Amino acid sequence: MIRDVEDDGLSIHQPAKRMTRQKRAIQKSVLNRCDHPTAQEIHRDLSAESIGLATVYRNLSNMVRDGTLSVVEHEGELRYDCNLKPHAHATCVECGALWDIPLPAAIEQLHSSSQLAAVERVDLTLHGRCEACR
Amino acid sequence: MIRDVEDDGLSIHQPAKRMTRQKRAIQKSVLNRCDHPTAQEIHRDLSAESIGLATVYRNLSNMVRDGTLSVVEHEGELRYDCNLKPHAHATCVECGALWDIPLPAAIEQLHSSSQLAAVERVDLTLHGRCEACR
DNA sequence: CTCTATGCAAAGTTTTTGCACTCAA
DNA sequence: TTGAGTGCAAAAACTTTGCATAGAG
Repeated sequence: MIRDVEDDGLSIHQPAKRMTRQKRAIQKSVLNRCDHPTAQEIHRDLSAESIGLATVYRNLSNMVRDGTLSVVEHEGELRYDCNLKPHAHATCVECGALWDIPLPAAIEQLHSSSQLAAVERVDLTLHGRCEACR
Repeated sequence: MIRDVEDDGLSIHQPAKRMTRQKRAIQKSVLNRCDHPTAQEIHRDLSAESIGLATVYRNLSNMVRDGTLSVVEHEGELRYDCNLKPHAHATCVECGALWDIPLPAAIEQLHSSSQLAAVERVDLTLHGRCEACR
């Protein structure tokens, strides 16, 4: 069955959404973490709930598609980030830690030299050694 | 057999390097392209030379380790880039094209708020739609 | 002649997908 | 009741690795 999305007037149609035990647990887990977990880490975190790994992957992908969650590509893995505001990342090359840092307005200057018609997203990661590892 | 690296006085030891037909072909191929090929694309490019895929992966990794080549992680793939100077990237979300753009000095401002003891590398990619795809 | 580099195939990782079944609405 | 969501296992996609052998120095 296809129906209108309830909270907008546009003619965008999509399948109705159902809330499940699994979806609730995954959302709660990922939205409560301030680190940048992978799908596998979320799955491990929920090991007591017996949820299939594919279900975790599917739900996280859906959240990204719906704009509820953002993703970062880091060392060949997809890491999820509940910070939806524009921001940059910093990572320690020694211990692998990854955290959010502010994204300066100076980035706007780049847009003109990018040869892109419009910039939709900025991915910025600083690599170095953190204080603890130095 | 272990010997000193010839052009430095430090006590860094490493295996002697040998030049091979395969290595020569791979280096020539990757250093002559201004796009950002994957290992598989380089391998395809050299299909006439009958070089094993693992050899291509190994040689490209070695070049990165030796500082002869740089890598970018893009959409879950490793893409090689013969531009060794600091620079940023722009990519089209429609056609997937990826190209180099200048990295402004303004990025330096970020270092202070990064919580890193020292910034070794900056990864910056702008995502948008290119002129051709708009 | 020695030992690095290669070829091939197998294995490893992360993520996606097909299909029958479950259960939310 | 019904089809969106799930579980499981297989597949896919990219990269690495083990081991016997070729060939550069």
